Amino acid sequence: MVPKKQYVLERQAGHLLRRAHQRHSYIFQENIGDPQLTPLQFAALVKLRDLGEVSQNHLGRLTAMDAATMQGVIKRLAVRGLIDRRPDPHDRRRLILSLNKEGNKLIEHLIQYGGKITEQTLEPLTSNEQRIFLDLLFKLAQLNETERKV
Amino acid sequence: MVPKKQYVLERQAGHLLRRAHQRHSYIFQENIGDPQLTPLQFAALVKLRDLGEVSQNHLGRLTAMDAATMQGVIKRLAVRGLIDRRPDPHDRRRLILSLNKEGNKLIEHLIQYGGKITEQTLEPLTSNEQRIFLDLLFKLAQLNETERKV
DNA sequence: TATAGATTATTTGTATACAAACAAATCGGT
DNA sequence: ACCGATTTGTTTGTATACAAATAATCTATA
Repeated sequence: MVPKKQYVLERQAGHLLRRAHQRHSYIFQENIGDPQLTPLQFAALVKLRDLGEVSQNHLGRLTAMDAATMQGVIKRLAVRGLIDRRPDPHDRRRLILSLNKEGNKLIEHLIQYGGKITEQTLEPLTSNEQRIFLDLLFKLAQLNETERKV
Repeated sequence: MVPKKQYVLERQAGHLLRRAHQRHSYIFQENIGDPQLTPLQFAALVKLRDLGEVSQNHLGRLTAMDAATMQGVIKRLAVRGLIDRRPDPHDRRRLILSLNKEGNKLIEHLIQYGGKITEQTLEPLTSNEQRIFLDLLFKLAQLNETERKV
């Protein structure tokens, strides 16, 4: 007798990636300490803190957001008064983004929770498993040109 | 000299999970063979194929979708004429879902690509690494009650 | 240098994701 | 049998995600 069910949803990489990401989002929301701040907004603030000034599209590539998504994320950060936007004098297509005083203060305060969120996300694994997992996950997060023409 | 940048976005579990999931979504879309069908719609069809008849909420739990998301996914599958919806005579709150002839034909045809999508998603890893990765990812996809009160 | 092609930012439209609030129905304990 | 608590499905509102189209600008090259 041949069982019909060879494709088990609960064992598929995509389904598990989605659920693990859901769990992480929940942990993020519970621990970031600012109910308004989302993971993407946090990522954008972190990168701006690292780099000082970046164009909107460039920041999008660094944080893995497409232009349309970036549009919304940046708009909300600007409305909240956390970042400044000014046109690039050398390239009038570009919008140069940077943290203002408020944004800088906020991210300096919240960045401590970032590490804790990663810790708690990986908590079900031993420290050795965590190292292995991040290693393998890192490989799966890279998109090569053969499969994605960008 | 103490470097300021201890929190590296590219090493955080959440960021990598998000990017790996993005890459998977792209692979899904390129290989599922039906440009209209999304990963969630596919997951719902697979589960209905496995189980025959399920209530909407129950299917949501099986596929890790909350009630509001499920609402939209099921509506679109019904509009496309792939599933039937009928009230449960024993519990008038419930909506019983099932594949109709169209939906059954479609999923029987497309399910072969599901396995290929998982294969291609994991392709950057050796088969041994794939086994380890799925194992660890499975652990991270489980949400326990202490962190999520559901 | 003229212009075809590429890049940047924006807008629109569809599809998740999920919190919150709601009505209808069911369940559990007294 | 009653009634408070729970469950199911729906709706609304905000925030990703991304394709596709567009306007403005810049780049490369013939």
